[in-house]
Amino acid sequence: MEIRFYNSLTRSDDLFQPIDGHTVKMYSCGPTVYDFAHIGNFRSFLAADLVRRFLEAVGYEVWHVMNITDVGHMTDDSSADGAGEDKMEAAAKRLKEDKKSGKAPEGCVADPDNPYEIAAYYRDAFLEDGRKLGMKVAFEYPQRVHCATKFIPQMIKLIEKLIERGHAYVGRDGVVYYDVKSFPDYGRLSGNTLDKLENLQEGAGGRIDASNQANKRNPADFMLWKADSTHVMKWDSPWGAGYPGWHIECSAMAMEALGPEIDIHTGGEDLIFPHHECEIAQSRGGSGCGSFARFWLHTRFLMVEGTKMSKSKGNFFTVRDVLGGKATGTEVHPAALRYELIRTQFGAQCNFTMKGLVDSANSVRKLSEFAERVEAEAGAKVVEVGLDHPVLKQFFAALANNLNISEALGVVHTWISTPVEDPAEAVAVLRKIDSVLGVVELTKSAGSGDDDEITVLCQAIHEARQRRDFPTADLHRKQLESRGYEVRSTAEGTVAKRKMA
RNA sequence: GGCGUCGUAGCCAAGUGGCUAAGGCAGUGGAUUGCAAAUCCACCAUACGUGGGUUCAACUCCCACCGACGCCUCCA
Repeated sequence: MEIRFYNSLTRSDDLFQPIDGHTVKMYSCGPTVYDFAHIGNFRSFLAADLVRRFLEAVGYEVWHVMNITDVGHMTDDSSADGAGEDKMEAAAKRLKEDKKSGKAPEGCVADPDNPYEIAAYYRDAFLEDGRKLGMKVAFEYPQRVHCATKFIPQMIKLIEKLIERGHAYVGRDGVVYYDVKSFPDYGRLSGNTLDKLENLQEGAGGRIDASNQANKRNPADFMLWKADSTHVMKWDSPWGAGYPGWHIECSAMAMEALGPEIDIHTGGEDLIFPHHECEIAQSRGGSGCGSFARFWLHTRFLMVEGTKMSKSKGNFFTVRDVLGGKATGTEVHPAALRYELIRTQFGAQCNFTMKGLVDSANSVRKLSEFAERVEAEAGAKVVEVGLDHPVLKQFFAALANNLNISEALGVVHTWISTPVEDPAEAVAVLRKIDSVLGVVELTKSAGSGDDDEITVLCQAIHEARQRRDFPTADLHRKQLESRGYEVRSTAEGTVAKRKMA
């Protein structure tokens, strides 16, 4: 199978082959844990999840590593470059207020002034959200989700190596900087090449402070280590106790966990510059390799109802918001949210809408009911299917074409509405498909959630219909519907299922 | 101001110079149903952001413009 992915580095659909032929080494930039992850974050993480699931389904072994930034970075590259508030400090403030007003969950963070506690709290929340949404790296390989604070020695080692190899230097202010001039390929990914960065000072905001620039050789040089004894999160280093720059953690982690050269690197489109640009410079500068990640897969941002997601517009949703019903007014099944977030190709802007969520819920329901049906019909019969099965062939061919999920879903929808000849074969095909989509498995793990009252009402509807007492049947149906259930009556009986969105 | 991505129906999307512009979702009509839901059948872009140009021929190539999005400061 010929697999092609759009590669940001070459700006073309490149033929994919793992470097060693069988094991795909994949790294994803994960979240910074100072708040709950929002649906935009997860759109990106689930895109990576889809890539890894697809590659596994077609036979590759995938080592997928994700980082969690649990360091409270100062927002500035060095103090003079910016005036923003540290995200961790902002989180502390917010948590304190939430605690005072009783909005914070019971015992969520004992000491809001402790950044380690804040980070741990949101890290756990992120992993929980990830598990709910079927993110494989979260529920199957948590040992491959690494926190930046666990890689400080590796970062220091890499910085030392960069200095040794002439890619980094200690500035007049004692801060360790990367010397971008020492890396001619700087700018290849983003287009912000060295000749263009010469004019950095002329930038729109004029944000580069001259006094700060005096400490560096080049305005574009970025920080690797900053000594700061006042910083709460600080570690000893050859350059004084302090904290690492923002970009170094990913280079150190990818190198340690996957080696100097990896197959795929994913992240949001916002990370292209400076983060990924700097990451390439650090990794290649440290390893001396001619390449770091072969493929750069960037996910485009998610919009909500056609506009940017922002707190001020009131259309900013965390995963928890959506699942809890804050977006739609009704609780949303994680499978429906997963489907909604993966249904648009990762490189295209996706539009999150309430209608789309309902559509997604419908699709998931269709799929899970199809699964139930063929599983029941198949009974104990088990059939093996290969990727040469006509349905799977089409499904995977679509995905092999830059993960064209629209076409792949089209294949699935068409297939499940054609008569099933061999239920056991259908079970096997669906399992394979869902090993990528990961939505049917989520509907199964959640359990039915039916209580006795629902069963009683369904029985009452059935009996009322049998004696042709339709007003009573309709009344009960309305009761169930108002409680968020979909009701379906046939001659054999009435069943109610919780709506998924 | 600089760098980058992108504009095909309500939504996603195929299409990379040439038959009447794939497919899925949604929608509409019908069958079915006490009514619904589900299911099944049928229908659903003379048109590819706009305006030029190249060509026998353009959604596909070139130019300009318009618009959307991301980055240049932490950010999926």
